[in-house]
Parts: sequence; C-alpha cells; structure tokens
Amino acid sequence: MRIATWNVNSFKVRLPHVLDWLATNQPDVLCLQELKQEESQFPLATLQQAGYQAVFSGQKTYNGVAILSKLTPASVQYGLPDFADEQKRVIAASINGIRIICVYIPNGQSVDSDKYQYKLSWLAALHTWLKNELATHPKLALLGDYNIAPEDRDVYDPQAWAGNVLVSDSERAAFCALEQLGLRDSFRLFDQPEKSYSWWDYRMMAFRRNMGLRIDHILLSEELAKECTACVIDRTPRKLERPSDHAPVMATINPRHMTLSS
DNA sequence: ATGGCTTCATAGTGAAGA
Repeated sequence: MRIATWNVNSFKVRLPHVLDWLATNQPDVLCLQELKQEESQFPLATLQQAGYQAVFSGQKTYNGVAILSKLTPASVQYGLPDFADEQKRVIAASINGIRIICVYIPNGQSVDSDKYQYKLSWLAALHTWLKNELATHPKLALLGDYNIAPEDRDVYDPQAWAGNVLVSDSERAAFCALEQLGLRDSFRLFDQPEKSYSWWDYRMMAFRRNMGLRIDHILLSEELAKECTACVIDRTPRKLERPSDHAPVMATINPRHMTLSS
C-alpha cells in the first residue's frame, strides 16, 4: 500500500500534474493541501474517472485539504476537535484499516507574528487530539505539510535559517512531541540522500540550486512503522512547467494480514 | 540584497506563502 502527501498550491492550477502523478505512481492514498478552492469547484468527477474517490474540505483562496483514495474513505472527520478554526486545514478518514489524517499545519509567517502563536496553539490542539486518536486507531498515519523542518539536516542553510519560522525551537519541540506519542518520521526510517528537501522557494532559482527545506512529512504509528518498507520524496513534478513549490512524499506500507482489493 | 516568484482576488496592486 502506498500513501502520499502533496501540497499542490492551488488544485485548480495543479490538477493536470496531480492526474499525471496518480497515473504514474498509482498511490492508494494521496493527501493534498492548499487546494485554494471552494468545495463546489472540487474536480470530483475527473478524479473518479481516474479511479479515485475523494473527501475534501475547501475554502476560497486559502488552505483546503483532501484525501484521494482508490478505496472508499470511511468515518470522515473535518477539522481539529475542540479547536474552533475557520481555516480548512484538517481532514481524516479510515481507509483499509488505517486512520489517515491529512494536515496543513499553519505557516506561522514569522516568530513575532500572531500567526506564529496561532501555529503553536494549533500544534498543541493537534497533539491533544492525536493522543486520543492513537488510543483508538493503532494503525495511524499523519501526512501533510507540517511547515516544520525537524532538524538542521532538513534545511539547506541552517545558519541562515536559525531561529526563523519553520525551524524555531518551539516548532521543533512540537514536532518532537508528536514523535513522543509514538509517531515515527517515515522518511528517517531509511537511509536517504543528503540534502533531501520537499519544498523550494519559487525565487532565486532555489530548486535548481537545491536551496530547500524538508517540511512535508509522513508520520506513522509504531504498528505502521514496523511495516513501512520505503519513503521517498519525488522531485520529478517540481521540474515541470508551473510546478507546485512542494514535491510529493510517498511511503510504502506492507501490512501483513491485510489484503488490498483493487 | 528583507528581495527574488506564484497564487488569488481584483481590475492596479496587495496579501500570503515558506
């Protein structure tokens, strides 16, 4: 079973890239962030023709998340519980016995911004929820744009970024707190190339110079981590015309005792 | 070099992203 995440930075603009990527990679689940479209604009029929079901939560201009799946998603949840939020940043569903949680964690803008405080509060609410969620769903995957580079090796120039939003101590502590719930960073379960990133600024020819950050992650509960056989960042779509600034990340899980029909 | 690009909302520029 392959599960993936991709911040598409406008699903309207990126739909052709997503359809190509689905056809080539055949993930069983793809979590999307930054749809930037209202739900009435969501291209459900097109995705169904491509063999995918979808659940989604959208709004105009900003945010928006979706889960695309070959199997029909069940028990769908929208948003963080007990955290009032206009911003559409969370959708969760059960697929093939796995609790799939798709998140678009706030950016935070800068450490002295109100948005940074919102980000930290948001992360605290996520932590509280996941603690409960893991108790009821031992097979759980948390996929998305975390807007956190967990370690200096996830940053192209750690000195230049030191203390900045996306790498600050409080954000990294929040990431560690998720790991302390028993979640594992699937990318780091395996040997990986040095300077592996999932986002590159559109400016400064950052992609060509590999000036990036690794901020898109797939965290797996212990039960799933045991059965994870690979995790890769696919840089291919970042090279296309009009790319998203993020690359997709995909993990392969081979659950024993589970069969995936079509 | 505190910008540099891209998107969306809008109808000339501004906000936001990371």
